[in-house]
Amino acid sequence: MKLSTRARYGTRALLDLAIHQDEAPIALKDVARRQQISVQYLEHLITPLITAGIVRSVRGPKGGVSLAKPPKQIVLSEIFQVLEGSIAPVECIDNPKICSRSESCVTRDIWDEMKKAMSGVLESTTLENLVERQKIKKPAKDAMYYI
Amino acid sequence: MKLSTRARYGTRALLDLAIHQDEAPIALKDVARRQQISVQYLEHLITPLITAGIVRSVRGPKGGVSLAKPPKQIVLSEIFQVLEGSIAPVECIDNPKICSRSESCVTRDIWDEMKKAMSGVLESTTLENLVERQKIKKPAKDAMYYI
DNA sequence: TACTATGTAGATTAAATCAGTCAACAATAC
DNA sequence: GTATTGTTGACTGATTTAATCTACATAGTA
Repeated sequence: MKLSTRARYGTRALLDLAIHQDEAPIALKDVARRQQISVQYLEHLITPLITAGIVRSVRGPKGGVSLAKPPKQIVLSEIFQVLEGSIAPVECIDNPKICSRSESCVTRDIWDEMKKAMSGVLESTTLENLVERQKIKKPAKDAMYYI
Repeated sequence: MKLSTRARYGTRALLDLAIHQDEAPIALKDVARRQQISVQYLEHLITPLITAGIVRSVRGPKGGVSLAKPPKQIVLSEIFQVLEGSIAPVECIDNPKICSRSESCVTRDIWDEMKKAMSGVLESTTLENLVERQKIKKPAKDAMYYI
C-alpha cells in the first residue's frame, strides 16, 4: 500500500516549481538537485505533466519548465491522476466487471470507502496550500534545504 | 497504491469464517473454495492470523480454523496490521529518521493525512459490521455466491 | 497401531512492477 | 553553428508479489 516514487517525486517537483514560480523557466537539473531526484528520472515525470497541461516547457539555453497555471488551480488529485493513475486500492473499484463478486462484495465497499477517504485529502489540497504550509515551516525559499 | 492480495484475501477469508462462525472448525479448503483462493496461499495468510490471536486452529481430521474471538471484537485495522503491516503510504511516516527532510517536508504531511484518512475507515469497521452488511446484500449465507 | 485428513513451515520460483540509466534526437538562445 | 536544454523510447537491474512445492507435525478413527 505504498505510494510510488512517481507521485511523491512529482509532487515535490511541482511544489518546487510553485515556490520558484515567479522566476524564469527553471532548469530541470536545478529542481533535480534541490529535490534530490536524478535529472533523467525527473524528465520522465515531467513529460506526462506537460502533456496534461500542468507544466509548460521551454527548450534550449535558458530554457526550463514552469507551472502552466497558478498553484491555486492545481489540485493534488490532478497530479496523482497523471502520475499514479487511479488511487483505487483495488482494480474492481474502477472496473466492477473484472470480478463477478463486485456487486455482492462487502469488502469491496470498504476498499471504496478507503479510496474516497484518500480522494478527500487529495482533492482538497492545492499546490498553493502546500506553498503556504511550506512558508510556515520554512519561511525563506532558499533556506538550507533548498540549496 | 494498490492493496496487496494478502489484505484482501485475508479479510475475505475472515469474513467467511465470521459468517460460518457458529459451525464446527471450518476446513481451509472450504474457505479457499468459497473465496476462490488457493489453499496453499490461504495457509500463508492464516498462519500469521493465528499467531496474532485472531484465528484459532484445530489439526487433524474434522479439524479446521475458526475465529478466536467474536466478530464484534475484530477490527479491520487489526487484520491489516497483521497481513499488510503499516498502511503508511510512505516509509517516512513510520520512521521519520530515514529521511533528512521529514521535519520540514510538507508533502510528508499530506501523506500522513492520507494515512489517517484510511486508518479512520479501517478502525471503524469490525467483522461484525461486514457480516451485517453482507446480510443486507445477500440474506442467505449459503446463497449462490457461497457455494 | 496404522492410516488419513488436516494444519505448519520454509524454500523456491515465476511474473510483474518499479526505479533508474543510456543513448539518440529536437529545439532554441547566443 | 554550437552549446544547452528538453523529448523520447529502449533497456536494465532490483525488488516485490503471488503462488507453488516439498517435507513435516498433529490428531481423529478404524
